[in-house]
Amino acid sequence: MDRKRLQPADGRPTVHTVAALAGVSIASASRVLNGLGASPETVRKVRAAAAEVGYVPNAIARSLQSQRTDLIAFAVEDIGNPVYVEMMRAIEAVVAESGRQLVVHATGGNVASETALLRRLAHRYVDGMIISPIRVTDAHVAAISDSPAPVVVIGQLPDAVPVDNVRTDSRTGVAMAVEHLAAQGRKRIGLINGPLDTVPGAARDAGFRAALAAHGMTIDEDLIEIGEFQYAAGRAAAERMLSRTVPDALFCANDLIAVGALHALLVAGLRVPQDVALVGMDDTELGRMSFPQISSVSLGSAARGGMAARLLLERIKDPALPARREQVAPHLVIRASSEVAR
Amino acid sequence: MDRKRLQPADGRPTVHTVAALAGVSIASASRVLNGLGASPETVRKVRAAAAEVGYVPNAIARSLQSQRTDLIAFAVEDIGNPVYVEMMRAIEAVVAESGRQLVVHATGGNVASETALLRRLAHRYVDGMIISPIRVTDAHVAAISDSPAPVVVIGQLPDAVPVDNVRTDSRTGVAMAVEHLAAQGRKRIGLINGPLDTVPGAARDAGFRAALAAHGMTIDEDLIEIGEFQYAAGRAAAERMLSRTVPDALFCANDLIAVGALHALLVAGLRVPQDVALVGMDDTELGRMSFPQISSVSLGSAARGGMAARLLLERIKDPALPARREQVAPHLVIRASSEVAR
DNA sequence: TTGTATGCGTTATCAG
DNA sequence: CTGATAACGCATACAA
Repeated sequence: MDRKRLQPADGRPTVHTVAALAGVSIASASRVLNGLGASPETVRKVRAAAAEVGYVPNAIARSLQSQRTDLIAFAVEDIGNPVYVEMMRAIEAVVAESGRQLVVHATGGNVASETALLRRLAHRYVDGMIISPIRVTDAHVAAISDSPAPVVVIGQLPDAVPVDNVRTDSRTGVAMAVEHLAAQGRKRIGLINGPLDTVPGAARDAGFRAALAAHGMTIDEDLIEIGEFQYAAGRAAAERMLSRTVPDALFCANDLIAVGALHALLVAGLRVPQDVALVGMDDTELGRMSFPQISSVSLGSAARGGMAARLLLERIKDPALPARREQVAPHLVIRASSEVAR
Repeated sequence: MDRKRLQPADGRPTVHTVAALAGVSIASASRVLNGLGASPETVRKVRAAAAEVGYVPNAIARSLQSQRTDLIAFAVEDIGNPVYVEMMRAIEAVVAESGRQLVVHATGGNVASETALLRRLAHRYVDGMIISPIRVTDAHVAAISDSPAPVVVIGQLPDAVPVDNVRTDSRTGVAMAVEHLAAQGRKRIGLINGPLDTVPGAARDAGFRAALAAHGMTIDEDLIEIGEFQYAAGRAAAERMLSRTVPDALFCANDLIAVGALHALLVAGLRVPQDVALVGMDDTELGRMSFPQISSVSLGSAARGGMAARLLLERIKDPALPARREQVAPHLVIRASSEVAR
């Protein structure tokens, strides 16, 4: 009569094992194990039995029953970009506080991988997901909208998409950088950007041109370079620009690019900031680890991460909530790379 | 008589929904959905029904049945350390190749968090875990040994512990760095290390002292500093050393420390490598992003990560395998920070 | 080929 | 307070 086997195939104890050993029903065993009411004697017996066999609850089975996993996912394309590390830390803090665990998925930035992840999300493996896509394709929007589990997007999203969303205003951020450089008397301000078909790339390009115009400067296409949002690409882009012309200031679309550009400038024998002032974006630890330390426009990555996590937890608690749209204001952090000491 | 409800509480379709709509049994539906044999007509009907209701299998339920999740975990203390990023990329490649997914857990480096994670592992949420603990306490060893799911450790582990393990020989690595610096004619070689109660910290300390002795140099405690394995700590440690004495070469226990030390050296007006040659450890992209680029002892992080992932997959396939112990040899990568151009 | 019935390990319901 | 039993959603042995 061992319809309920006491020892499963892999030999690990289950509630049945514990209940049998304690001489009670599985219901009683389960109650004790979950800290619900039971007579002192029952509690004692079950506790002892559980300890004896080293019982550990099976989270899969529990999840099947409770319809939740207490797992939150953060999907990020490039785990090597320190800006995501900062977001992750902020998210982790909020998630851990709620008694859940954070799992990080590296997508490598390709759309297929990201949509596969969203599908996985549909499989109910996590209770919700925070995603910060660099490109937003129709496939993304469709996958996110259709997702049966809550998704919060960090970054720009078409207004019509009814999804919780935390954004910043990078155009204003770019304007701050240009304003600062112009105030330092810089006249020939260059831009090293990421791909224009990405959301941040497009925003920075537009912001840069608008900011220059606002200061009565004309756009010199020789002072604009485009590459990837990476160190090596930033360095190569700066080298290309320097082979044509030398700016007196450089705004880079993120800190990785800025560090690459710094390298190119120093190799070229230029002094930073005396010859060329440099400003990056994202205000990551990478910029603080450079020499000279790099001025950078903070887009509040930690704040956005924490906010996204809170939005997600709220939505998990109440799925009926209307889609919310939060905004984090940028601010400029001035360091040695853009300000000549007097 | 809807004992098997066609529409679960949350409205998402299940096999029952699909089967009912297709007019077949749930067994047939399940078979078609899993690509097993069925008559063309059945296949057609089930496929159509599944598409119509947008059926997505519930991975939790599937896992409860199959006793596996196809998830692999990588536990790491400091996601901000680029050496772990490199490991992660290598692990991810192998894991994805096997059709599984990688999840990353940030432990913050504290023992409680790591053992909690191992407990979670016991809960069967992932099929296996790769962990690279910086400190190895008895609690770790116990938790790892007791783990019912496969664990592979990247890093040193007591020989007696029967756990798959990928290690490197950092003592030899340190010796390579010292050898290189000595060959450059450096006489006063300093060490900036991490905590001595960590596995890597202890190994580097021992290796450094042995290497110096091997070159007939005496140990000058003024030339040894200890901090955390972090940028800020490395910078502070270097400043402390410089306030006492100036070495003509500096070996740093990892690249984060090395970059911090570089900062301190440059601020002090010292030239690298002319005045002070600098060598780091781990050979991360951080060292390549510095100016000058930092020479570094590679401990084969990518190789170790990939190897660990393969070991884990093999063990999942065959749990009866004896514990294996793989070794990756270190090698020195010389860059501008330690070699004066002629 | 197809359907019925059972189990995966847990929690929850509902009598007793 | 306790125990039998039904879900949770899926896969599969076995019978038809």
